[in-house]
Amino acid sequence: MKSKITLKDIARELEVSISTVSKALKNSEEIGRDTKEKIQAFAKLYNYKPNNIAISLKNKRTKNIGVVIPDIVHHFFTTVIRGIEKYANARGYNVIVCLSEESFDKEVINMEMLANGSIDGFIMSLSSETQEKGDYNHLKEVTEQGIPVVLFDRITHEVECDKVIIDDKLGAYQATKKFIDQGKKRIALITTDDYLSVSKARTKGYLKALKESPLGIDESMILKMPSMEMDEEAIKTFLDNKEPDAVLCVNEIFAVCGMRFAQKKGLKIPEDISFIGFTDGVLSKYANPSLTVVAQHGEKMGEEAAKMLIDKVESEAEEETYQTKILEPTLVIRDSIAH
Amino acid sequence: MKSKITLKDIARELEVSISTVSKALKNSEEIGRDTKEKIQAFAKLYNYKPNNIAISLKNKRTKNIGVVIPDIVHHFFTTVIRGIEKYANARGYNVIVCLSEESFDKEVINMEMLANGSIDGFIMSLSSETQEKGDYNHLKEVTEQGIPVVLFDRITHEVECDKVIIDDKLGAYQATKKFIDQGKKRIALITTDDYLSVSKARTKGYLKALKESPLGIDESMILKMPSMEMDEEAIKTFLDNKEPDAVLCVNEIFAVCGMRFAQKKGLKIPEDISFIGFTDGVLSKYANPSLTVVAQHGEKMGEEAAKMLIDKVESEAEEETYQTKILEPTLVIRDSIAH
DNA sequence: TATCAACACGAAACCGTTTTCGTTGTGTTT
DNA sequence: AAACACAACGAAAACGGTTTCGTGTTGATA
Repeated sequence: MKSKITLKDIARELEVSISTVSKALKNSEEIGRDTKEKIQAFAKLYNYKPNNIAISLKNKRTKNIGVVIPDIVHHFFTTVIRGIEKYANARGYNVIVCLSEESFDKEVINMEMLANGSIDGFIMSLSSETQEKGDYNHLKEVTEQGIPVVLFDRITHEVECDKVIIDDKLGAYQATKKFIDQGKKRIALITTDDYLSVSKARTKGYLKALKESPLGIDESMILKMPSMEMDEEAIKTFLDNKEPDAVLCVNEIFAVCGMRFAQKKGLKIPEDISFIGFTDGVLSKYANPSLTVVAQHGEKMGEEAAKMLIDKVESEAEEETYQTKILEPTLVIRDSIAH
Repeated sequence: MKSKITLKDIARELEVSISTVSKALKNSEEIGRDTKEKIQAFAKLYNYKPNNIAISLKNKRTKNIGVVIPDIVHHFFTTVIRGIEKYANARGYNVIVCLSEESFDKEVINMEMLANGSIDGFIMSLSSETQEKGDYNHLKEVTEQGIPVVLFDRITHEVECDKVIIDDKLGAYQATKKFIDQGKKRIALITTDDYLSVSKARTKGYLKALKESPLGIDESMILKMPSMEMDEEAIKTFLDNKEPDAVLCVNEIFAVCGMRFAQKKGLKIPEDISFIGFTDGVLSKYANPSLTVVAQHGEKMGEEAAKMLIDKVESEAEEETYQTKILEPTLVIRDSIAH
């Protein structure tokens, strides 16, 4: 077990000073040709690599970015992480992932853990508990310390920082409009409670499209699921009672469940009843019939967030100017609607 | 923007030495009551938190663990990460995630990035390219430096380190046996090329079960997909030609695709043709019919891996003793087989 | 020959901790 | 009064780098 070689080791071995070694390895003009070559050769031979921690301590940059998300076993978050990781890696950054598991306390603890020097900035999506609670002091504290934060998807406007979201309202609007244009009359919405910023926005888009149409709004056609957990019964009775001919769902799972019940009742998809979900995940792709969805472009979102964050981290200027990037969703047409 | 307060700041402000502050904050007996109280109060007031980087440099422990996996947009890996993260977090560790994207080079680069002080140990699953190539020098170098490594799922026996796998062979054996017991006669296997250690093991289990049965082995009932990418046509023609009455698939996607083609041909699942897949993901759960799978218990695997790693990291002893933990898979019975 | 610039290198501070090993001042013991 | 124990604190080294600012040597210049 040959443990890592340091500048000091090289200096001792070659009988020069530490500073000379340091400079030689950075190819400084200050050091003579012979000495440089000797040192560089030696360093290569012993596979010298500078210690990241020491460098971090010196220039107060870790080249790590902290990602705090509610859950990782969700296709959307997963794609976002991938986008972040790819982009960050290309710029020499590592990604530290922390899971809040939809818990406010865990979110706070995770941020505190990372905020003491471990990372240069945060990318995060709020836990449902945080959004419900409306307490964003942990975010404010961090930004006040000068640590940049980029919020994505589940955001709040109460914190001044960069944000990147998709236009959820527009996505829902377009999907609903699609139904209307196809002549659907009883268009339902299956969503979660309003505390999730995204569900709220999607509901708005749904309502807007209906309001603009001759159909108008029927609040009873909206099913609000109390939690993120699946409650199959609720969906079943809702479909039985309301008999919609088109259903917009705020995620894949609601949609796939809905389709299953519809099929069990003998309804034909998309003729008798059409479905559109959110999130372009595996479920939509391999569902039977395959599910039309509003794609959120998670990977793109991750890239954008990472870009915004790293740009801010690396800009010396302390501009107090923040932007919100709004990505356009796109409708991915599959067999759960007519086409 | 009040930037972080340091020991030095407190010392200056309270006109004591840095060492006194440090000791006072650790409640050292060395420091007098009054002084301690004064310092602790001041620290709390200004929300002092020690700088992680400095501490890492001092005691050569980062409390970070590096996770290098081929892909994150796969349910199995995702659950493993969750298991790792939960366990590691509970023990005060953070998780740095790097994606190799099935590329040997990326795997090497990622490991080098992290091996220079950023982490205390690695948890990883090999990229397909690495397994194909059979080059494990990057792993050996790291272990020789004294950095502990835990391999999971996609492992190699050429590197001496802790490992945690599920008994893939057993899983496939049990699944195949299930088919045999149910009176299936034409049992097919859809797998990937053998370079993936897991596919190899699963194929072995499948073959073993058949060999032990009166049915015997028919190599032509095995479809080897050349890559991880879906090739729907290959599956379709395979099913058309071989007309199996039971299909074991090494992942969810192959199985769901298979089921779809079978249904299109008018076959009834599970009566005419049964399916079993690997990986207990969303796809299996919400497929129609829901898919029976060999569950790999990714989260458990992640926990085990994290436990093994952290135990090793925190044990002073330089025991050169490594263990391989083998988790038992379980068959999750759903509607794609008779029951 | 005295002066000076350029060259090549080293000393030391610094980043923020921890920790060892003094060094005081006080009170107790004989 | 001398010796000593002990409590309370500080100085400084160490972790592994980077960087500023010398400093000694050389050769060229006046």
